Amino acid sequence: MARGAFLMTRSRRAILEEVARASSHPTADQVFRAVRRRLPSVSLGTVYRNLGALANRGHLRELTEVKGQRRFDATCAEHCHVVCTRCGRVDDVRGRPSGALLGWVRGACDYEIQGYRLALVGLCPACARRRRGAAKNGRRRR
Amino acid sequence: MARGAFLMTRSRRAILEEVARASSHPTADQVFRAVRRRLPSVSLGTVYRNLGALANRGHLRELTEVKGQRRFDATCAEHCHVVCTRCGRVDDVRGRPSGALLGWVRGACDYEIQGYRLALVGLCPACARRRRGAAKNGRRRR
DNA sequence: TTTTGTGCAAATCGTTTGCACGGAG
DNA sequence: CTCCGTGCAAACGATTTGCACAAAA
Repeated sequence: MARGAFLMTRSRRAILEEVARASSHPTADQVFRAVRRRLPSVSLGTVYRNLGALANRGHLRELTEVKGQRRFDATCAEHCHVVCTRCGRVDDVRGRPSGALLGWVRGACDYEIQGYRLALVGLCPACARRRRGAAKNGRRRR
Repeated sequence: MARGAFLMTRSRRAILEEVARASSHPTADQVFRAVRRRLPSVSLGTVYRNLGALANRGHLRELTEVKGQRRFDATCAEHCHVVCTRCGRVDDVRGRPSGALLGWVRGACDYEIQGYRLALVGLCPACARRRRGAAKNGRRRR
């Protein structure tokens, strides 16, 4: 899998820290901008390469639940995410579904099952509030 | 939401039929190639536009579980998918997880929950076989 | 020295869009 | 005449890659 040496360089450390510091799970570009504030010489290519490298060494997790842009998560332990359908925000969910789910998953089809991905979808508190406000102000669409 | 007329043109019908005929859930490009065999003048742009239009009129479903390329599904009824981690194949799963899952999902976080997306991941029968074969032939990697 | 990491710019890939035309109502 | 759908090619946004150089082992 992972071969050769793997130096924890300055940029790698910065990338790791910025992913961890970020409130929602940052895109590659957001990480790039954050890292740049500290190490102005770092290039976008390096950020992409290192996000990838850190992810497959297990220092980082890459989100699978959102399309369009890659997003990263400093929390590597098993957990699932909730995605806001309006603004795209992603948050961690504490706790897990009942173990029965895994049982069902294993027998559900003819694949050699390795696991499952569960994502919750809904409106984040901010968007829910915003939508309620808009509804009161005359049922505006969108 | 959807406004104006919506003619079921020749290309739209062909797109719909080709998505339905496809074995695994096709990408836009696969649909394009299939449609082209019947209507050689259809352009890629038209295929994209119509896949999108058909999807938000409810004639088609767009997969959310795979990154990189948009993929489509002619089966609009609720069901979940299983994704092969090796070849990217996606198949439908018959049956559903226990209703208890939905209960857990609703209370799992502070979002206004609208639902969940569950995808199974594993090796499709063909890849599983291939991997077992490779293991016997001297534990080749990849 | 040999490897590993990096900046930079160009290349790639999937997808979207602007524009002008064609055809149905 | 007015929409709607279409072909075509250009534009786009995110990501990847080739290359030459720097830094670490």
